Amino acid sequence: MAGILEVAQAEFAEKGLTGARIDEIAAATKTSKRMIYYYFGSKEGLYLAVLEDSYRRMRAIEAELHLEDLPPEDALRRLVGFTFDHHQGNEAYIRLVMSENMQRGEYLAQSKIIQKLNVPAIESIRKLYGRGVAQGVFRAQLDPVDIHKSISALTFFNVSNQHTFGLIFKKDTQSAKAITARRDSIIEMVVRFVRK
Amino acid sequence: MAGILEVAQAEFAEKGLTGARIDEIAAATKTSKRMIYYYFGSKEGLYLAVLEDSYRRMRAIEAELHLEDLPPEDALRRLVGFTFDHHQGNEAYIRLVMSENMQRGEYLAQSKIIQKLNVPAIESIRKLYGRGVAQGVFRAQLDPVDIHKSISALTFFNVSNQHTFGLIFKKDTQSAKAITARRDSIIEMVVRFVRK
DNA sequence: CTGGTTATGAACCAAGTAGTACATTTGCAA
DNA sequence: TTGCAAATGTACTACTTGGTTCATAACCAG
Repeated sequence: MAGILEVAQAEFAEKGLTGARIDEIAAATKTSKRMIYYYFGSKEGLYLAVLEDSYRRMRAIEAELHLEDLPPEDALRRLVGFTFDHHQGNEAYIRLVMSENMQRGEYLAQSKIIQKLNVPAIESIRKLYGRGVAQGVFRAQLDPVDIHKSISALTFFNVSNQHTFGLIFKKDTQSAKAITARRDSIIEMVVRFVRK
Repeated sequence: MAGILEVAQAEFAEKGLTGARIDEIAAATKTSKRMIYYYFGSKEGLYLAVLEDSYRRMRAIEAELHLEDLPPEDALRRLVGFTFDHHQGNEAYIRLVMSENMQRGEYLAQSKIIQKLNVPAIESIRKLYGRGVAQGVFRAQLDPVDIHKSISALTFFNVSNQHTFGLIFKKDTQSAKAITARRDSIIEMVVRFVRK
C-alpha cells in the first residue's frame, strides 16, 4: 500500500488530478486497479491520501535543523538555504502543491491533519527572529508568517516556474552555477529584509 | 473568434489543459465545437493560442509605467507595486502560467512570439537599476534578471499559492488589509535588496 | 475445521470526450 | 449569374476512463 502512494504521487505530480490515470498507476504498481478502489475508494480519495502523505514527509524532514545553536543571522541563512535546497530537490512535492492550488485547495481543505503539521515551521522562524530582535541585529515589528511566506515564495517559484521563466528569458536556470547564484541571492534578500 | 479565446482562457485557467472541456467552451460561445476545430485544429492548438494571447495582453498592459520620470527607488517601488497589483488582479493569467508549468513549458516552447514579448520587462528594470547605481543609491553588480525573478516570485506566489498557504496557516490572506500589508512587505523587501 | 472478514482477479459498463464525415450554406470575386 | 473557397450545422464514432459486478481466494479467530 505504501507502494501505491509512491507511484500515485509520481503520477499526480506529473499530470495533476485530472490528467493522472488510475489505470497507469495500477499498471506501475504490484497491485491492481481493483485494489486501489478497495483501499482508497475513489480517485479523489487516493489523491487526498497522496497529498497528506507528501506534506507529512516534507515536514518530517524539515524538523531537525538545530537553529538554536547559531547566531540569529546565521540561523536565518541556514533556514533559507535549507528551504531552498529542499524545494529544489523535491519537484514532485512542488508539483503536487501547484496542482492542489489549481483545485483551489479543495482537497487539502478536507484534510484534518494538515494544519498541525505546519506549526513547527513558523515556530522556528518566530524563535530565531525573536532572538535577533532581542540582540538588536534584526528590526522589530515584523510578522514571522510574512517572513515565512517570502522565503517560501522565493524558493518555491524557483522550481514551480522554472519552465516558463527559463523559456521567456532564455536563461539557463538549472545549471549548478545558476542554482547556487540564485540560492545566494535569495538568502541575501531575506537577510537584508530583517536586518536592522 | 476573439470570443472563443476569452471563453477558452477562462476554461483552461479554471481546469488546466486536461481538465478543460472543448464541449463546455463551445457551449459558452456563440459558435460551435465544429468551428473551434475549424479555426484551431485541436485542443492543444486552442490552448497554445490562448497562452500566447494571454501573455500578449499581459505585456501590453505593462508597457507604460513612465518609470524614467521618477528617482530610482521610487521607480522601483512603483514597478513592484504595479506588478503586485497586476498579478493580484489577473488570477486567470496566473493559473494559465501555473498550468503551463505543469506541462513543463511544452506548449509555450512552441510559441515563436513569446521571447520578444518579455524583453521590455527586463529592460525597464535594467535602466532603473542602472540609474540607481550611477546615483550611488543602489549597490552594484546585481543582475536585472535576478531582480525581476524575485519580484515575480514574490508577487506571483501570493496569488498562485493563496489557497494552500491560507489553509495551512489559517491566515486570511485575501482581505484588503492583508493584501496591502503583503504588498508593502514585498516592496520593502525588494528595495532593501538593491539599496546600498 | 469453520465461519466470517479481508483481499484479489477478470471482465465489464456507462458516461464522457476529442475529433470527424458529410452535407450545406454563405460570401465574394469575376 | 457563376463558381469557388470559406464557414457552419448535425450527427456520429472510436476510444478512453473512472468505477463496478461477481466470483473466488486467503487469512484468522474461536
